[in-house]
Amino acid sequence: MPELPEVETVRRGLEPVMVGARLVAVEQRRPDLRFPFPDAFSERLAGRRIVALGRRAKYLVADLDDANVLVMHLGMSGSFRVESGGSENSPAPGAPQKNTAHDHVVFALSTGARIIYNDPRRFGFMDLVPRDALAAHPLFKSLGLEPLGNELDGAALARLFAGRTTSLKAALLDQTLVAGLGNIYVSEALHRAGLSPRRAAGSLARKDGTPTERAHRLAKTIREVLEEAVAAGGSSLRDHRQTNGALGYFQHSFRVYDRELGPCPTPGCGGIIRRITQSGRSTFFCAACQR
DNA sequence: AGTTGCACCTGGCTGC
DNA sequence: TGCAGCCAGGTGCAAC
Repeated sequence: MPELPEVETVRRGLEPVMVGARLVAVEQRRPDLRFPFPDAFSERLAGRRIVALGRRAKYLVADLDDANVLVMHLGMSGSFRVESGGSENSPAPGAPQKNTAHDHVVFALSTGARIIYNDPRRFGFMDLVPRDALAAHPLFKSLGLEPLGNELDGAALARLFAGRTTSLKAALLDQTLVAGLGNIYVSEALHRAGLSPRRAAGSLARKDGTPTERAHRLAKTIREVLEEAVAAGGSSLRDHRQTNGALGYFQHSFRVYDRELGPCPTPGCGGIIRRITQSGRSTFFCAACQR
């Protein structure tokens, strides 16, 4: 399900529920997701207060009051839902009926709320690490630029992509370069920038490593599409929802993703959206206006 | 070192 | 209705 905008939407949904609350009990219903849970996972969490809930790339990072952090990744199909313990126990309009078949972790909070992690495909995972060891964590140490941070601009893209023969599509999916884009938003950002997903990533840098006009354009559209998607509450395809059950609505703003054979939305273009496969994943683009 | 393809897992949809 | 085949928002890892 989740690329950066969906993870950020989840973070914003969980933050007011989790931060300041204490974990009364954590029920871990299976030994592993994509990876085994850390030893004594539930026991180490029980009694801890959640001090902050942050995000790095597609990871959620919950700061605990014992100087550890709970790291959570949603994989392809992970989601959280909140069951309020308060008197007004009403889910958002349109909230889905509960599918509890793949509820793997249940966090019971001191406020009475429960947060349930559901993940049919189990590509997600959780880990518990000392906060000061997070940057050196195997899954964090090689993460690339945070695309909504200040570091991402044309110069940074050119520096990262210089000399690379791989496609722009593959380079943008590489989390060690820019961390947070996934299959949807790469297609969307490239279309907005008018760049072919098949173009060599290295072509965004001049010989001396300085950024081309295209590099500046791409940096701008990456930021734009992610910001717009976050503002829309992410995209709801298949089962992804916000933590209160509400649907995100950015999928209605997709210009190319999942729009094979549809008209190119670029004014005056007249092209047709095509679907191709790159590194085993679908890419959607318009060959007429994306060069 | 950079690049590519496979593997992990379940469920939903399509077409026979 | 049943079932095989394909596809899905991610990413670690082996192999070239």
